[in-house]
Amino acid sequence: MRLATWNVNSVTARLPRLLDWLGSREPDVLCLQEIKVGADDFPAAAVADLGYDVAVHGTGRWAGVAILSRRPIDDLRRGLIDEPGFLPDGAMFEVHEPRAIGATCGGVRVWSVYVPNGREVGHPHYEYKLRWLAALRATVDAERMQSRPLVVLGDFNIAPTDADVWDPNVFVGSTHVTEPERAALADLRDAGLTDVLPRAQKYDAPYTYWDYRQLSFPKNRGMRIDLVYADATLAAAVTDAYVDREARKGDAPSDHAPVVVDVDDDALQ
DNA sequence: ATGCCCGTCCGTGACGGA
Repeated sequence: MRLATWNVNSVTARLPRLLDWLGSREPDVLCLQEIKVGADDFPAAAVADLGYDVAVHGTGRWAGVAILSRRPIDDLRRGLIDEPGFLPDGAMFEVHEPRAIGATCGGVRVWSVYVPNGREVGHPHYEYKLRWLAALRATVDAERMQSRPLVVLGDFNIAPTDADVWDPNVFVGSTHVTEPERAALADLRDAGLTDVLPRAQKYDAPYTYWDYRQLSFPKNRGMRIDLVYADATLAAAVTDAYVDREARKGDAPSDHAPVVVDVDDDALQ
């Protein structure tokens, strides 16, 4: 079974590349983030032509997550358990953003997550990020009681260690590398999940994101923020994991590359 | 070469992204 996660930065803008990628890599399950469309505008027919069923949690302009699966999708859940909302500047009510969707695909419990960015340390969005991560931990705890194997894939917007950013000095005082954010990842590992580390390819560090600006990709000024957190059953069944850097090349790429994880089905039984 | 931000919106700049 091949699992993958990809922040596509608009499924509309990325559709030709997405379809090419599905055709060539043929994942069984693909978690998408930042689809930036509502469910009605998701190109479900186009991916159905390639054999994929789709579950969408999206509201339009911002964020949005989805799961594409060639295996049957069951027990769909949109949003986390006790999910916090965010109060935008000047708004009167909290907004529940579409950032998490869970489904059982061919017997594997899969979550596609897009963790809030945080913007700046101390910003309300940063506090929201930490609350959201606590709700993710609680959701994982609740689901592990009844569903395994279980795996959370997505854009976590956290670099787990200093080795996961191209220059730690550049990120001092920034979001994505702070102790509370990394502690939230440690919490997920305490909950029984393992960070499935992609193997190194061209470079030692398997980055998944490179800014569009300033030749970041050719210079490999990247970050590893797209993660695969697997429970013990699934982690033990992993036969390969890598970042598909090819998908970051050429015309009109996302600023993120997909992470691909191959799993031995027999080891899941 | 992988090449010097991109995507969205009743929108032509502001905002979010990380």
